[in-house]
Amino acid sequence: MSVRVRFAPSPTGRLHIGSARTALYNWLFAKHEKGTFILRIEDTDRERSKKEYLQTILSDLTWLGLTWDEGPYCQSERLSFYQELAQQLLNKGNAYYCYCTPSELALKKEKAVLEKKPLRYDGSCRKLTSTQRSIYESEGRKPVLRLVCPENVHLTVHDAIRGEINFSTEVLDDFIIVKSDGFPVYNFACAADDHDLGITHVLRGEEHLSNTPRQLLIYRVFGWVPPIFGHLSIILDENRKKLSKREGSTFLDEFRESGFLPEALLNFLVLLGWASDENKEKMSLSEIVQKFTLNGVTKSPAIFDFKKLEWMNSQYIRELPVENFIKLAIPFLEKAGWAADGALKTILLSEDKKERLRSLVMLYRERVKRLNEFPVLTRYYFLEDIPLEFSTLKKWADSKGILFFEEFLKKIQDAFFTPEVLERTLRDFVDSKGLKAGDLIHPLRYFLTGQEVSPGVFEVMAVLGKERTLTRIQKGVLTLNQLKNPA
RNA sequence: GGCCCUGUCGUCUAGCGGUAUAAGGACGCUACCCUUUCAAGGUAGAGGUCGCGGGUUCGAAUCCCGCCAGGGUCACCA
Repeated sequence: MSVRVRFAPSPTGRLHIGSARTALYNWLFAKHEKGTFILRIEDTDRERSKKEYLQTILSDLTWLGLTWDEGPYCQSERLSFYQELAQQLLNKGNAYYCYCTPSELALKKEKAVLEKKPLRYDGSCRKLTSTQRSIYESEGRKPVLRLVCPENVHLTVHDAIRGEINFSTEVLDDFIIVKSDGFPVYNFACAADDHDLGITHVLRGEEHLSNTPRQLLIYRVFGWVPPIFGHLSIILDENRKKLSKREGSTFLDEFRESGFLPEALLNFLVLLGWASDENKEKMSLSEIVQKFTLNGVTKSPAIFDFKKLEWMNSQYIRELPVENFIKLAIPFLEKAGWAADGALKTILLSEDKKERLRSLVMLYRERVKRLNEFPVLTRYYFLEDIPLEFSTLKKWADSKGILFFEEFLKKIQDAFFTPEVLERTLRDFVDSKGLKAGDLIHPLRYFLTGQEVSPGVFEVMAVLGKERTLTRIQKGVLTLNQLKNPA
């Protein structure tokens, strides 16, 4: 039988990084087994489900490249299917209407807590007479449907990752399967759909493990064969808590916006709870597909290591062909506001300027861990006006090198602007003056970039071009002189 | 609190009763080299009493039991 797996998010929020990993594992398993990856939308919560969220989830999955072979199936469009099943249970006496209101339930729960009894529904509506029911109906109460929970039944989950896990129905109660608004509850809809869609393997987060006996009960009353389950460990934050909103980036769109590449994110994510046979780490997606098996999936929870993600991302960034890098960087440059006046467009239109941009990219491709760092590091290239701070300039106010800049300027005026020529020129020059290269290089770097760290200055000069290099040096010297002799 | 899951360097992990340095790799960290700063690269290194305590065995991180710790879950949310 061919493998059929599903990813079943609920559109009550943006795509969480943990959900993305669940989607990835399902997708990988499907691809590895040459099976089918199905997308199902669990939108049975009418209050919280939002169309916008569905949109972001779909676009995030697409961005990641985790495309689905079937679906998306929306549970809200399958209401009659669940109703039909509910009716069957009603007819067989496996389910019953319950008229208890939420406040009544809350009261019962309070009492149970006080008496230190387990928090189980007491089953008071199980044996309702028809007259009692019509009284409730006339009061306008909308009933829910509850499943009759059998006494003392042993349920075992055959988990592909954790082995056999045993539960007893003792800990369960007559849980609700249809809400008063007629919508099915998660455990009911999920089991019904998994069966109906012919799902063979359910890979999901560990937080669903304790739901599984309830779903098993559904399979039982219908006489269905349950799928194979596999519960993935939870992703924890640095405090060993389930990764939460507070902990910085947790939603996929945030990773996208801060310049992570989907391939890098996927590669990092798969390592969070899975290792290949050879324990190899950096792998292409197709390589991962080829190696991915459920055997390699880990049971223990994993802490999200942002630093390692950044490292992984830097590995992928440096492999990016220059053209791709430019294409991917454009949105970040625009967002930084440095392409607002169409400057970027002119750069890309002019072959000469584009060539410069390519050189720039080559200088930064292996210095950048996230794409969004690129605009801030290269602002001196895209903007004409580079502010120079007095506090920084002060460092060179009394240095010897500063006295020779005018002369150095003349030297490079006629120089061919390549890194090699520029370096030769500068080194010859400092030798003749008895200076150290650094005496010129350090202030030079600051004049040109407004930063104290940058790629090699000679490369920077070349990429800026003669004109801009000369004016910035002049401006730097001028500003420094103002500092020394305030008017 | 009940039920359930998990427990190997700071982090992700390899390891599935026994071959060569008495636990290997990756990220991170430290030092040095390269060097005009940074990044990259190179070299070296620190970091683990395999949660703890009992067993079983000639032999245990690996099997069994107990304990402890962390996490998950107990909704007309999924």
